[in-house]
Amino acid sequence: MASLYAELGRRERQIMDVLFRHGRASASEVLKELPDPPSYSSVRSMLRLLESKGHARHEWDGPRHVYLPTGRRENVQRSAARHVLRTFFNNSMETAVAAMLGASEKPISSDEFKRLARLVERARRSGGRS
Amino acid sequence: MASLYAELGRRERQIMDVLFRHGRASASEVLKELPDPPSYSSVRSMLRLLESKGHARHEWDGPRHVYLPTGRRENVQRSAARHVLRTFFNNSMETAVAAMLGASEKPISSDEFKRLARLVERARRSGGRS
DNA sequence: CCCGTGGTGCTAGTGTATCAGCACAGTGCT
DNA sequence: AGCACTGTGCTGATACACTAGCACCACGGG
Repeated sequence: MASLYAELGRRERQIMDVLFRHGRASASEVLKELPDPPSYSSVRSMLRLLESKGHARHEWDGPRHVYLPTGRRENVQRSAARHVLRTFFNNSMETAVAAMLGASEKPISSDEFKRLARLVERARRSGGRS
Repeated sequence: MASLYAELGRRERQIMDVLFRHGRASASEVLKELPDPPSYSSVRSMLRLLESKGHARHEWDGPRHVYLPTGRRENVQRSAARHVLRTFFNNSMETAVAAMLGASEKPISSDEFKRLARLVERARRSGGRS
């Protein structure tokens, strides 16, 4: 459960990424977003494999399957954050946030900044816990 | 060059993670940190493979090899941040930071908080760029 | 009705990431 | 010198991630 990702292969991980981004996605939707795209059939196989491993589940959307990640979103986010923080930023929130500021695709709205500042402030007061 | 990680296999990625965490590491150091550890020999093979693919390079530390990631640290950090932000946090800095606050291993020092707040403030003033 | 489209389950093949063995080199110690 | 230890370079085997094909089903339109 720890890292979730450590045990996945290349394609498996790419697919899980798409699932997380979308929340829920059908096989063809997943295919559209895959780099170096394989065959439609392969994608379905992978999805079924991921399901059998317990990383995804599927529901019915009308006539077709839509797949969803199994992990609770909040847990996955925390686990991902922790991993990145440890691996690339030496557990330094500061450098991590700096990198994110530089990596964000769109300029950040002033509204977002406000909430961000408030968030940090609130965390500071409560002594290091969110 | 984009994601760097998308094209790596499971073990390859695990090893690269260790390299990034440590900055530089010998084969045996890498081995120590691998989950479900393989043989020493395998690790060396993987390292050489990664080198041939251009993801790592090696130097001599006295009698032995030490491996280093090739990518410029700053670029890798940004790329990782961007990926996580997109995949798990829907490009929302706010939720990302919140998750990091909750995921940090040690409580954050008040000093760190100060620098964090200042960082955000500075970014806000300069209009969304670090 | 009959066909084209787009879905599913299953099964088998393939490539390559992953693994481990073997032979040799350098160093330190007794 | 001879041995133990810890490295390296290479090479072959294996497992499993990954791929693709086939057969069937449901639907809608001409």
